[in-house]
Amino acid sequence: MPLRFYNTLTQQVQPFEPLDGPGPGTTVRMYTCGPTVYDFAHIGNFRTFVFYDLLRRWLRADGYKLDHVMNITDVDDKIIRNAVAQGKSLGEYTDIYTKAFLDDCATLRLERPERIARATEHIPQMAAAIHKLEEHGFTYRSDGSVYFRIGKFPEYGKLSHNDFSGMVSGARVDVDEYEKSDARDFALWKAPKEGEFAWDTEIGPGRPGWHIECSVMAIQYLGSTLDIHAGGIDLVFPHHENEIAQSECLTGKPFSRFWVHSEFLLVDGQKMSKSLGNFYTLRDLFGRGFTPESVRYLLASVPYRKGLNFTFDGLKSAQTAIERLRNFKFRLDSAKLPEGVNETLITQATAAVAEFRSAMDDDLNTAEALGAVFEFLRHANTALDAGEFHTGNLDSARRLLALFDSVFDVLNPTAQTGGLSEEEVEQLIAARAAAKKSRDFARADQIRKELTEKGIVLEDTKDGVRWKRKS
RNA sequence: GGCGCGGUAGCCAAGUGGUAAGGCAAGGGUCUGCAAAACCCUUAUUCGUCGGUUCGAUCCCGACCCGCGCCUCCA
Repeated sequence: MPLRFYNTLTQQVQPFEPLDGPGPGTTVRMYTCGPTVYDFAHIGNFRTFVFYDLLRRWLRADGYKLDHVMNITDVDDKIIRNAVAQGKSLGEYTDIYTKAFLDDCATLRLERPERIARATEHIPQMAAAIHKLEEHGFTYRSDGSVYFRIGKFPEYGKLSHNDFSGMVSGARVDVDEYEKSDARDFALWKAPKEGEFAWDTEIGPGRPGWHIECSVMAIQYLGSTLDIHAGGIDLVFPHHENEIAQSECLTGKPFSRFWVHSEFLLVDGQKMSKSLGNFYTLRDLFGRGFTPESVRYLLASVPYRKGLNFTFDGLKSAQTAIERLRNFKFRLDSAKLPEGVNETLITQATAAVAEFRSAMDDDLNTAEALGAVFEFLRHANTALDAGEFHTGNLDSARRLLALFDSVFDVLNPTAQTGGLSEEEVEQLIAARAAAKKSRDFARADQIRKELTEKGIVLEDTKDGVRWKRKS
């Protein structure tokens, strides 16, 4: 079965085929909605960003090349309000959170998109696009602001599968404190209010509405029709619906072939959001001693279209599962194996690789993919215990782990700063080994205790002493 | 009300018209100077409820109950 995704547009899982034809070798044009940098991102946000990362990695595993653009929204009402309140310029304010966001992404091992595009660096292009929409009669003005006239786009609602035809035109909702002639219309360009910051452009002074930046930057860098447009499920309406309206009126072409959306992360069964105040940032979790890998694993292990209920137990369980995988890798690297090959295990490893691939091809079913890995891990551990894992079984076992880690990327521990150096630890371990050999167990236990107190965990294995830093 | 997602063992979770993957936890065992760690084994006659279709349904159909999200800014 080929790679396939659930497409919000068609409400079906369908084979993925880019505009330029199926892979391998085809470049996939992908646009993902990034953060609004008015605060630290929380792990609910990162659920979606981890999803983008899985999408990237798996497209590449299937032989595709990538041209991936992600935006950073660095201008909106909240940003302006907060920047003014803190007496900072827009740039000074957003730089802080932009940098924090990019740092967090790196910590979570999220691959960097080919291009990260900031809204404020594309203001003239947005103005030009709005101007073009005005020329073609898709807009109207009100007090210097420009609105998109939804009535001009009959397909409006096709993504969110809402039927707007019954809505009464002219009903007024004054949510944005701007005058609209139809509740469904949305702002392309907002005129500055008294004393507000504004850009001077060919369509007059003001600032862009939220939706236009994505359309403009996506089309500028990726062309009129994207292969994949991704985002959190809450963006389906109105954000992505509006993007479609603007973009398709601008180019006359379908804006994206696939629309993929990640479900929410919940806390205590409720959406994690800043307005509810029930959110955690990565910094919060690291402060409680959790590792970046365990956060990454937890967010990746539940398939993206299923709501994920965040708990600390879940995080702990992720950490333990990672440890088990690392232990297995350690055994492969250190165990003394008999020569030869165990054909049964070769078959099992090959099957596990195939299962992993087919699970991921099936709309990124990470839970099923993990099942294949752990099942093989159990077979292999049993064989290792019985001395039936041979040197000839190493390659296939490592191939499976490599495939797993090319997606999950959790096997290598994040380097920790502080504490004993590796050399110091090795010296103490050697001293303990010597004490044990001369049956001075009191001394050996003393050294072990010292190490434990300094956060070093020792494991006596058949193949020598292994140590790791306690997380 | 409209649109959408989900209800599978203590928790997380996959899945198929033919009789329930996997992870964590728990219990048992192996190993070990002791310990820790590691590894192995065991754990759902049952898949929200009630009907229907079928030789047979957790998986198909209908009704209902419950949880969550979007419909206004939001990953």
